[in-house]
Amino acid sequence: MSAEERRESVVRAALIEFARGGYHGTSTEAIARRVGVSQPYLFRLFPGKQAIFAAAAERCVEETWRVFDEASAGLSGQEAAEAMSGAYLSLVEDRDQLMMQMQLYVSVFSARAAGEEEIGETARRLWEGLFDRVRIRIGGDMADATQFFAYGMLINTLVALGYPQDHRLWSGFGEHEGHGEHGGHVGHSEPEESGKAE
Amino acid sequence: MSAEERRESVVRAALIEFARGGYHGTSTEAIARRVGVSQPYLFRLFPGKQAIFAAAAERCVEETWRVFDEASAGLSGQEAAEAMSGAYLSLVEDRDQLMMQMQLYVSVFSARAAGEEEIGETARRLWEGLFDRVRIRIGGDMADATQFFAYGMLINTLVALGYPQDHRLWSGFGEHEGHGEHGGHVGHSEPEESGKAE
DNA sequence: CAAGATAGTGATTGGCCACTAACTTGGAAC
DNA sequence: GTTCCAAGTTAGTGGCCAATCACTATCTTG
Repeated sequence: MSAEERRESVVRAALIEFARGGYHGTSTEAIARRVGVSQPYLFRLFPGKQAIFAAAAERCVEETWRVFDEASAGLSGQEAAEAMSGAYLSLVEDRDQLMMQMQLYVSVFSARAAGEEEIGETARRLWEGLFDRVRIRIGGDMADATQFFAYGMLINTLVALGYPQDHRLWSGFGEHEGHGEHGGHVGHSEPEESGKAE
Repeated sequence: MSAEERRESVVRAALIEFARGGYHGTSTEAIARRVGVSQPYLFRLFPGKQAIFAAAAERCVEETWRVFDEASAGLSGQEAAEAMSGAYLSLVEDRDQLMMQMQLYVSVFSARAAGEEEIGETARRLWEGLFDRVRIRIGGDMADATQFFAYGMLINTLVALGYPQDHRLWSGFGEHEGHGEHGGHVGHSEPEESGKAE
């Protein structure tokens, strides 16, 4: 297998491992095992662990855009937003994609706290790239795009916390008055009674 | 200083350190240094690192509710939601609070991937407690509470990524048609032109 | 003051981990 | 069939880190 092909398989394996363990919680040994090569060989293909993480992060965001793009091909405005919402919800099944995103965000903060700015610059470039492409696709409005991503981040959180999709916490994603951005009617959305605890 | 007082200061220090480094990226040595005690002494006060993390997580969520509760005392419905939105945005200044939340969420996923369920159960209990208290406060509607938390999670993400509050990405938090939940008009919110890139 | 409890430290250890260096193997070119 | 190179391995190193153990010092109480 050529070095380039190996690098590709390393990125795929790294995405899964980093998604599950986070940067510090993932050993290069674990990545190598998943790829099926020896651990030191990773350092021939990449200059270090950080570079592998950055590559996995970039791949993750690109992949997310690919999913959005395919789902909303030929659509725009409200229709595109709904199509992309549905597509994002289908990613919930494949949690690694979603969790790699979150791992990237917290890693940026940790790296910055430790004095490293590189990964942060990469992450912001990726985030803005995705944000603007989505924004254009759904009509260009800043507030609409912000809402879209807000629900996306909540989805990430619920997945991280391990809530199954039929849990009551997923029931609040229904259409919301005039402009139901997200939703795709997740789980059962029976109306909620309003005073139950506290 | 009594053991109980020490435990309290350990929790405060741990919250800061874990917020910045994540679970695996924070050494007990760093926590002990911040507290001003020797590292082995932490293991007299807590059974292990995990217990310190759990205590910090619990403290973090409780503190968040305290902020919400104070900000919205005596209010309800839309007014309470706006008050709490504003309060949350003030937390952006004190990033450790916000980041400890995210570190908790990703740690739950990582722990679960490693076969540990305990922290996940704790985290879900904390999340649902906060969610429901907020929900009741703003009127009990599930969709409204979901929207509130969705914007909250996006705020966490933007903070993690290191965007200053006057960055254009914060401009989408304005009032959104009929029921402007979140917002508190962050930064400058000039209208956005709609076709600029891609 | 004797005696126990409580707060706290220094030294250590066993294990993991990122990364390096030196070696091996298989195929293509001539 | 030898040379060469790219793919890949085995062995090893220095550093860090959670947790343990044995110990000291300072109160408290009768």
